[in-house]
Amino acid sequence: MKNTGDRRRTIYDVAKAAGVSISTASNALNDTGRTNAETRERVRRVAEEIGFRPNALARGLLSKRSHAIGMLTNDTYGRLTLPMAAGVSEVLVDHGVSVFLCATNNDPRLAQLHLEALLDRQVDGIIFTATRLDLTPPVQLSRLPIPVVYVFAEGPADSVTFFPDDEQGARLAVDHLKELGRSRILHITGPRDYLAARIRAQSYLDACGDGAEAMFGDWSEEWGHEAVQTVFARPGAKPDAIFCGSDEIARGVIDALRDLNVEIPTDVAVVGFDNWEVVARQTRPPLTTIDMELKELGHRAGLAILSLSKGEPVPAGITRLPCRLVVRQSCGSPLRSE
Amino acid sequence: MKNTGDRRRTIYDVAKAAGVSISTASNALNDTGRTNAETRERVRRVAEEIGFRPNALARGLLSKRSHAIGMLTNDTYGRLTLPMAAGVSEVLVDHGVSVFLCATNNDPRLAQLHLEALLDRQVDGIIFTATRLDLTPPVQLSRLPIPVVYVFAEGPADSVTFFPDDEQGARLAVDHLKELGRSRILHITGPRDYLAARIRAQSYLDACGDGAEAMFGDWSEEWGHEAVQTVFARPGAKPDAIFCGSDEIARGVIDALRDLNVEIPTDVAVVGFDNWEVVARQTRPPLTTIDMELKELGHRAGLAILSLSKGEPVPAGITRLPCRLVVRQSCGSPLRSE
DNA sequence: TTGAAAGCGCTAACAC
DNA sequence: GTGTTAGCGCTTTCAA
Repeated sequence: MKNTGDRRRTIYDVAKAAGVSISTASNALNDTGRTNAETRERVRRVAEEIGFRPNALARGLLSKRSHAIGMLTNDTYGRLTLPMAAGVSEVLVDHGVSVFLCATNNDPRLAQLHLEALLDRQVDGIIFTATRLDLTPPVQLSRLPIPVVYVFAEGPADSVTFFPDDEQGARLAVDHLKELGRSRILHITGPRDYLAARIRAQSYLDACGDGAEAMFGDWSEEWGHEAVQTVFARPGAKPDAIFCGSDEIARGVIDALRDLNVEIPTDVAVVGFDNWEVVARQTRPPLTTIDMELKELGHRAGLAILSLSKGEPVPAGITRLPCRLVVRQSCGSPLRSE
Repeated sequence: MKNTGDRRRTIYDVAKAAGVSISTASNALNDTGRTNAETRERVRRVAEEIGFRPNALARGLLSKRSHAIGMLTNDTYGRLTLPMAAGVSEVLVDHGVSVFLCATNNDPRLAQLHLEALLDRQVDGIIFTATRLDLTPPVQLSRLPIPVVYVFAEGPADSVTFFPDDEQGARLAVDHLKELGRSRILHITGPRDYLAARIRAQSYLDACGDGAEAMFGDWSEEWGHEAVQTVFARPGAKPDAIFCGSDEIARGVIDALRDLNVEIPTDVAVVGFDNWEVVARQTRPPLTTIDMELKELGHRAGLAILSLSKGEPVPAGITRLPCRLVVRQSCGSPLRSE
């Protein structure tokens, strides 16, 4: 007879139905202590039959581990945080860990509220995510009784932090363009006060050397458009490739180039950054770009917080996960003559 | 002396420090029972001082209410679910309710896993969200011991369900175009097997009557582009307005019109659907479109699940929340002569 | 191998 | 008004 819905089954029900004590039932279900194989089977079968599910609250109260973690995010649900959150959740669900999602909207009061709620719920750890480096963290995370993992955000010096490897990602883009025979590569990117923008730009400058130029602006299509107009209006040699700091910028760049009757990729090759499919697949031609492997980032962060919460050691410091080049048609084929 | 980090403070610590019993402490902190105003103040001050925070697990175990809910989503973290989730979280955090985010990736095994985890955690309710009507629900949600609210998804007949009012939204778009003097309005939208697409199309057909034409395709920019090419290549009268089923489609439409040297909005006015800012603000001209008020949808769903979990009645059935017209420049001004 | 009993941190009767 | 006590559902000594 299944649970008829009147009340949740407890371990007491299991014990009674199996004709054992509750401690035996507990041992049988959890493979703890010494239990006769036969009784164990019987208890388990009964538990299954009556639809017993252990109460996670009671368990957590006793074990002081809730098997839940919190994700505190700054981001107004952008495309960065959420593929990542999916990665976190995906890797943790198989370990019986659930994820509280807390959007702070960059509001310190909200952040504090969420943080307290998480602590009250005895979460085993917190993953903090931001889209940009905020000079004043929204909330004091450093002296918490539980581990914290940072993603896309800088924690204290000795904390566990994950970032995409912006430097390697930018190099991937530049190298790809060079292999295709491009030599006058321009970089159009986002605001200078974004760490990611600065790192990518520096990597680009290091790779391209003399004559390289990085133009900082917004993370917008409009800025990409505007930058191209500026560059093509002024005298001097024109670039034969443009490496963009985001796919949105790349989209603006591509549109502006078309307006100028510059052919892509024949005259100018374009590379983006993000692999935001809804943009990158829809440009004409489709955009070659850099994927930050957000899901993998989420996996790693999830595993890290899991280990930390078990007291296992995790290497501190910033781990930068490699980006991946996604080749579409905006750079032309490596086999072209020029 | 603050909590020195060795151990979490319990109500027992508070009681001892305040020189009262734990029940008095509990009463003082929760404003239950009769408590002398002076003792109450003292207890509270002490609690504050030693950094006491009640253990939500213990509370939940006793009260059988965890003050947590689960959000089960089908969506691979699209732009629909997440602004909504932000709305849910935003409205619930002030009521002390936290949100578990569970992405099922449309995988029944994952959905089942998440559902069981939520039940084990004694969540007070579940919000189920999907981006499209799946004929076979990923998991049996109907006979749960806790309330379920559906958003963007159809539950059983008597369930509490929220949708944006697609019919009204479409009418808003068409009416706006008509007021601007447009008479040959075309509709380009997504796949016919999306309920939302069908409803919007029907609303459009009802409003436009004879000669109205709804073209079904994908939710993609490409389809918008292609549809426009088809329409402008064939003989007969051309539309003077296009109402698109999504902003992405609208973007493709706008690009195709520009390729054809059709002026927007002078020759053809364009309206989108979604108000997905990253698209709608970046089209040239910026897109007039329909906002589904996703955050408000989240608020309402959050409040509904809150009421239900308290046993308060909530009107069953489908509630459709009004959409909002967002006017940008793709339709021209109402004051134009023609 | 199994069971009785204590207790995780808290709230709610019910005495006092 | 305040304290004592039982108990939420579970795990875990420790005796039997």
